[in-house]
Amino acid sequence: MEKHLKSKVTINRLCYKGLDVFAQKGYHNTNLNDILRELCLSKGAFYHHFKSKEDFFVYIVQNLVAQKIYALLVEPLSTQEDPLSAIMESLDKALEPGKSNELIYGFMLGDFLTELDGKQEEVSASLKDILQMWEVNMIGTLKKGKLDDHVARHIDCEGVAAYIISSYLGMRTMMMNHNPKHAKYQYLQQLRHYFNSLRPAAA
Amino acid sequence: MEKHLKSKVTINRLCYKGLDVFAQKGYHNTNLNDILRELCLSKGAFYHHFKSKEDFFVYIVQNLVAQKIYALLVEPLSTQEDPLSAIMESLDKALEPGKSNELIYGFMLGDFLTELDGKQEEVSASLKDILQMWEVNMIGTLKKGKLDDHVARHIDCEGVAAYIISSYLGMRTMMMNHNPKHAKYQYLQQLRHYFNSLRPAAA
DNA sequence: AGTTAAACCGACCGCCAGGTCGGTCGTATT
DNA sequence: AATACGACCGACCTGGCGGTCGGTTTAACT
Repeated sequence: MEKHLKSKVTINRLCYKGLDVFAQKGYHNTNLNDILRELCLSKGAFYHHFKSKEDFFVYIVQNLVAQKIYALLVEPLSTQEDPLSAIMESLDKALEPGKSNELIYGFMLGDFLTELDGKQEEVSASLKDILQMWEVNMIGTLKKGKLDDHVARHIDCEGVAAYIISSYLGMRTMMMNHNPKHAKYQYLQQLRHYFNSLRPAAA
Repeated sequence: MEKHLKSKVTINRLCYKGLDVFAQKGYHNTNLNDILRELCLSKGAFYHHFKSKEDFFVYIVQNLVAQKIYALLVEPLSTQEDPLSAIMESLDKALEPGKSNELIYGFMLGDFLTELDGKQEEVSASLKDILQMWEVNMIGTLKKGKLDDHVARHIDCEGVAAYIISSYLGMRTMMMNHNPKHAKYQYLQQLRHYFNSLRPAAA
């Protein structure tokens, strides 16, 4: 195999496994040795590609997580006329319990923020960036929805976006205590109620 | 000072400081030495009262956190006729940014669940217990509200409770990125919209 | 074939934080 | 006064994990 290709393969293997383990065990509970053993790689291999554990984590967040969030939760916002439907649909898809990995991207955002706050500035900054990207886009979509009369004029788009994101982040935490499929159904159902209160009164 | 009294004082000092630091830095980022230095206590003092760091944390959760959650978020549920008003008021008070500590109890519940999942079974179990206590009580209150026509008949009380708690947990995470006072206002505002959609249609 | 530099190996280092333990001090009991 | 015991001290131990580094393999180029 070509060298630079092999390199990319190794980096990819490290990142996907890393994402998996980080999401399961949290940042501090994760140790590199476990990851490396599972991949049959050595310390040397790791430190050849990444300069530290923190660097590794940031790389994963800025690439895998950011991309996934964008693809699942940001980009779909502008595919429909009605922003509320678009949001609903994107959340529905994002919560699809298909591949185990996908379930994870929500967690990373919320839960690591506390674990990493204070120390590891750079790391939590990269997580906050993603959240903010999502939020800003959602606000924009909602504002546009106002103009098209899909959203009531009097509502506070910033507040709505923050609220939706909050409920999404918190919901993923709650899902650990309940049946995921049922929790998803419940969540979307309530979100639907909430959304109804944001629509313009039927003319 | 009497001996057993002095003992209690020391334990109390440890716990309150511990709660403070754990909430700020997370479980793994917190080291006992820092806590002990700030309190001018020794390793020996600590291990005389607690058998391990984990034991210490569980003790804090089961005492301080559980009590606070109960006093702030569970007990107030049954003080009013209308459950939705009661919930709203309890959340309002719980989010009061008065003492810095109070802001914290929300975090502990949600964010540590991920950090501690997998390992530290006992710890996360104690956190889950508290969440469940809250949830069960809220469901009960909502069901009672149905009978008194404060809540629409068709709504799913379990779903509503899970949704409210989710949004609360997620909201505390979001508060780290925004102005807390403003975030609180936004949050309660949106919750009010949501609650309106749960009330019986005006007869 | 010879050379170069990448990808990779794995033994080793050093720090740090949880936990131990023998000892001291102060208070209660006789 | 003597004894006992609980509260506390702090030097020390220890294991785990992030990180290092000299060496080895292997692909690419001449």
